[in-house]
Amino acid sequence: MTWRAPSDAPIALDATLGSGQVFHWKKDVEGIWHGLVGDVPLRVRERGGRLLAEPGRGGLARRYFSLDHPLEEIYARFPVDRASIEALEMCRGLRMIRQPRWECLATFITSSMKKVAHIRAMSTALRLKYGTPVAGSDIRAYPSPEALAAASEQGIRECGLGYRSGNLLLTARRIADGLTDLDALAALPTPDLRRALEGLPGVGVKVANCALLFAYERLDAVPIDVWIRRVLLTMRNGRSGTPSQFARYARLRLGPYAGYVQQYLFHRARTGL
DNA sequence: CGCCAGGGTCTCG
DNA sequence: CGAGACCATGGC
Repeated sequence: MTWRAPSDAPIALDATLGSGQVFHWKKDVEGIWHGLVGDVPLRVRERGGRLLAEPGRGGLARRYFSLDHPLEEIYARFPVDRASIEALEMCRGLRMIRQPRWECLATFITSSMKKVAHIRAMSTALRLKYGTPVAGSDIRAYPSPEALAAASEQGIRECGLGYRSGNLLLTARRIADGLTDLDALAALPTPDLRRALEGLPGVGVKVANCALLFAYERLDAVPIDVWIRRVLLTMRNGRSGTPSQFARYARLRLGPYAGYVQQYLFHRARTGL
């Protein structure tokens, strides 16, 4: 099997798949990453700072890993404070992943007050219990809104979701019933899209920003979790404030690709130093 | 045992 | 709008 590079664009694959954007990819002993894009199995690896994909999957991989994003232009707009510079040096090549919209929104509804390892465990349990098998992969597809809408809250709770179970169920029902169309929302300008997302159960400011950044290509959206809040607190020399003040500070300070900067800062903060 | 985790919602000023 | 209480779970 000859693997091909779908693009000459550089990528840091381990950082990209290990930075808390997606929670279902696994790296084997040979360094090959196994995952799914929706219900399509994909295997990729990195060589010489470039992405290699299986034959016939180049286009899918190029889009999923956003190899079209202009990293050099993004880096030219990076802030020049100490934390951002160190994050860029540590994470150079990290790319935002273009995620399926429901899968992204649902996993971040389950993410509140949970560690990354727990989010992965809940995602795995939900896929096992409610997802459909995928030929050629040992990972099941993320359960559809319809599959979860047909489940019981207790059944979902048994996947370890705790109080998040009700919110996931309610939002799944709203989408399965056709009251909200996540794909149609993509046509909206960001402020309207944000409002629509925040109207869904379990979706507040932070989760909406995750969906905006990871599933709607709004690269200026900045999810502010406890890690990023600490980073911003240091940038502000310890000066605290309200959530809206931190959001405003991040928007002004992190620039036009604030979402990208945020992801680099998050990965640096979480993986040490 | 206490503490923390990619928070949201509701209530009360 | 802002602050506080409450909401489950699991690892350390």
